[in-house]
Amino acid sequence: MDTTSSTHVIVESLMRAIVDHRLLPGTKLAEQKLADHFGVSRTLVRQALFQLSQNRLIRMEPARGAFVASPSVEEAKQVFAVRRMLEAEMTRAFVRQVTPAKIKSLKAHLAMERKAVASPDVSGRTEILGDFHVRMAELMGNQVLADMLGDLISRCSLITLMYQSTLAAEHSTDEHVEIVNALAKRDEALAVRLMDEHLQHVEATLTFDRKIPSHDISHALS
Amino acid sequence: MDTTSSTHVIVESLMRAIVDHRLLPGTKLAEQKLADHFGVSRTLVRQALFQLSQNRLIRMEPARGAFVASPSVEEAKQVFAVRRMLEAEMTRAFVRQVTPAKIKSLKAHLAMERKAVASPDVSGRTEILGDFHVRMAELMGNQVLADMLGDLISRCSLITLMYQSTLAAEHSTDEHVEIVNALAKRDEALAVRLMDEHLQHVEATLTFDRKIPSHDISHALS
DNA sequence: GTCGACCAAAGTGTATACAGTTTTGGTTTT
DNA sequence: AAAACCAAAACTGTATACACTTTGGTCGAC
Repeated sequence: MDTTSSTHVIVESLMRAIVDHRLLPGTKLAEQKLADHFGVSRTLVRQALFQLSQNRLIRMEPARGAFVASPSVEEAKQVFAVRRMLEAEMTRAFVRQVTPAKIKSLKAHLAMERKAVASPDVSGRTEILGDFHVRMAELMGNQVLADMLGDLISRCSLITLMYQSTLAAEHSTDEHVEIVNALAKRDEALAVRLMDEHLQHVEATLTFDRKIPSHDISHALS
Repeated sequence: MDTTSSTHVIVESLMRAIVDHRLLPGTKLAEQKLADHFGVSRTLVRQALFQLSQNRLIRMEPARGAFVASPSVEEAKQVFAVRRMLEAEMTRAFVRQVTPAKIKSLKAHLAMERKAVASPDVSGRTEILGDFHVRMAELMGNQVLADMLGDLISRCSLITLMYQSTLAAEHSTDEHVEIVNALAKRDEALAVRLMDEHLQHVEATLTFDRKIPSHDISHALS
């Protein structure tokens, strides 16, 4: 991926703004305003919006424009169900091919998590916590799996930011620690169970009962 | 999804052409030629190509253009590994919530498969065989899962069409029948094992040793 | 005869123009 | 006062224009 391309810059910028909920679900993303903001033509903005719509971070309505997605409770549950399926088997497979180096790499990540959880940067924290799961996929050497989990997790981010009660991040890290311990002991059944419970806990912290106001584009992108 | 939009028509047309291997891996997809063929401007063609590149059916090289993807053996194995993970758990979950109506629906699909396998339409057959797995996901009421499997399977189609030895389709249907029987008996362990073996068989029929010529666009799109 | 420089043809990347649609705000009508 | 209507503004969808890059081939130097 060409990380210097203008389109990619716009995608990243909007994605961060959405996942950090500086742009709230339902906010309209008018092409010309974004074009002005980024100093490019509508062409590039349209490409970026198109890409984001395929990631389900925004939805596009014909002739009406693009809006930050508002995942339904139903969709949130489906996304978590898929994650549980995928990650249960991933954990199983991980135990079978675990090495000391991989455990070390995961423990390094846990150290980062501890730092992130201690800091006040909410969106950075959410990102790091999600990366734990992507890191596992990468350590298995399966980039397809890692990409797919990355997609699911970015959808989860939007969902958790819509619905998550603000506590519970420390809890996640604690559970990650337990999972890594089980992996290190090569206790397949335990690791799988812990992972499944972990994802159920994350899902359970969602409240599913708020409603959210819309927002101004220029201000949100600072 | 707006199935009447011009872009979507182009995406569908190219996707079929690629999955049916009328457009072979490596073929260059020049924007102006496609625009002329479909009678639209390059704008819409570019949108379609972008979308296909996100599905990994084509790859885009900066300033060089779009080419039909040539999935590597490595990538093929990763895609199948993810499918095995996802579908193992999906099968497990399916057994737990199976109903006579769902079994009936799957059996109806098997009837279609028998017809398709008997016919000489290779690409239609491949599509129907893949749909068996998507149908299972849909019957579980999880659209996210169904979409994700659909994506994986379209990538598999490209891979199998690159690498698959031509027999083995009847074998797939037979295995689908066995899987449905296990589901009907609610034999979780058996169903999961059969599904896993089935996917391993499909993967095993890939030969991984051919090379393939390129082709002319206009002719391939007939 | 081969290698490298140069030039034209083709192709991609981005901006702009224009047509058709939706939204908005005020005016009229009930 | 509320609802219906209509015109202007704003916006999206598509086509076109233009600059820059790659490609393929020719010509000249060695």
